[in-house]
Amino acid sequence: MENEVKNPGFKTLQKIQSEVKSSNTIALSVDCVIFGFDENKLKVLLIRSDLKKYQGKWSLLGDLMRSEEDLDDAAYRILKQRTGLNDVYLEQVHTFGKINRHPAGRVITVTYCSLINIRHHKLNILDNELHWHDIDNLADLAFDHQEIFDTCYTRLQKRVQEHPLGFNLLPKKFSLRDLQNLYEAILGFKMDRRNFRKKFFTMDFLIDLKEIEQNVPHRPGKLYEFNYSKYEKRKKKWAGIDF
Amino acid sequence: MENEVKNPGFKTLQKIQSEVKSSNTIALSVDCVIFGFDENKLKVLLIRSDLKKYQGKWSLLGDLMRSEEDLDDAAYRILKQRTGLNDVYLEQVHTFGKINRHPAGRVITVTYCSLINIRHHKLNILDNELHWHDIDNLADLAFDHQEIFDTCYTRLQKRVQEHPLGFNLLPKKFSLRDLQNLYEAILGFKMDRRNFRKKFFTMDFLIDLKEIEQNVPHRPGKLYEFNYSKYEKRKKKWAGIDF
DNA sequence: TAATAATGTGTGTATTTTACACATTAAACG
DNA sequence: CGTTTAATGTGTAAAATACACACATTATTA
Repeated sequence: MENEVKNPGFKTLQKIQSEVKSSNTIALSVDCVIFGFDENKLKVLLIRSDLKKYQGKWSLLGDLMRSEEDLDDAAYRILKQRTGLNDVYLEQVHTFGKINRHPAGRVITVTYCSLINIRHHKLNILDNELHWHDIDNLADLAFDHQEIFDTCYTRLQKRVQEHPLGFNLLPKKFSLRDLQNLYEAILGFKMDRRNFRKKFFTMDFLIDLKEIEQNVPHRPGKLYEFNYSKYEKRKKKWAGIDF
Repeated sequence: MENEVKNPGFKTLQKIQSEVKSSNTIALSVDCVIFGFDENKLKVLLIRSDLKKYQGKWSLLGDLMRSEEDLDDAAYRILKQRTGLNDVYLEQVHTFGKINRHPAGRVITVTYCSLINIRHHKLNILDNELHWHDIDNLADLAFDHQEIFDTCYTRLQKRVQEHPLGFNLLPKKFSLRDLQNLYEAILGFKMDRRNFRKKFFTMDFLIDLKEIEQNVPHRPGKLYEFNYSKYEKRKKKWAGIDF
């Protein structure tokens, strides 16, 4: 199989089938939904399905787990194998386990998601198998990957409203317009510019750099930096996941 | 094994070990964290561990999954087998997969949780193996079950603040004091009585029954009923899980 | 130098949250 | 039978937050 040669770490359909059907057990996989932000658009990283039956379809980044690794470690390994990404925080979202969800046999998949700045991370792209898709323009995905995507996207939108994430997603220096574009892309609706600014100023996580944008075709905006130390202190008050 | 005889559906330690270690695969289990409310206290349903090594310790309700059932179905089956409960809504919470989390071998567990009124459900108690424990008084649990419990408890507290659940937990007719006791037991802190009432009245899910409590050693409170139809209509606005 | 298209700032209103005080009712008790 | 007790039931004001909206400012560009 061509994939086998190029990506020796990956399991092919045959491998999955033999592994799954030989015993009466259940195979476990991990799928990663990597959201990316670039040019004011929210995207998701997909890979061309290596299963013949799903030729031409796109899939999430996934592979079978190994029995000698922690579940979370498996997620990071698989992401790294598939994309070269290794400095990305992954959050577990949900486990999908319908009987016939995978054509190769009984495979239950634990899904993780993340959100990164596309330009900050170098992908290890093999033969254009990897591609950033606009999230509002997803062609049909393989298996139940649309459902998985939807679940992760909903989770992402919720997280964004609870935590002021989204700072690693912008360049170090950013304008408030940049920040608002980010939030609007993720949440999918427009917000009032004035109230948006007020909200973030009162949160007090922004450092005014006393600089302005360069080379914009209009009045340049002020540039800000994220105040990580203040955020870290405040964070403890928000119980739970820190994305 | 005595458990084998009494509960033929359950897997014993030996079974798990043989199943897990024979192949190089990973076994999958489901654990259920069933919260119960009774006498104004929040409790959790535990079972005596059937593993010798963990003798005397208490465990969550769990068992191995079967390969011919949906993941969600497995959760309901296992809950039913262990407790007799079959009309309980289960919500998936998290999947735990550290390598050494289970003494019998490589077992990854998908956890579900629920919240029920203890008096509304009849448990199928075998030899006192099942027991409702006060949540603030948990002795040491087997394996990583304390961590699992903590995760589910945090999730429950979050859900309670987002959705007006907790109505199936009270008798059909209840006083506002009953309702507040429920919320305080789950959230773990006291609330202002007047503001609590205001909050629920403006939510508009309560039907004033024009009745009062009987046999209370003080001024009786009014009794209310939950307005399910209004709740159902409103519910659509709250995306997601309905517990 | 005027038109354009952004940014930057402020104000008022409505809504929600929080804090807090007093009258009312039934039971318990002398 | 009246008084005490310990709850319930109700209202009001301040504070914080969300929402709607208007105008001056600054580079660009035409």
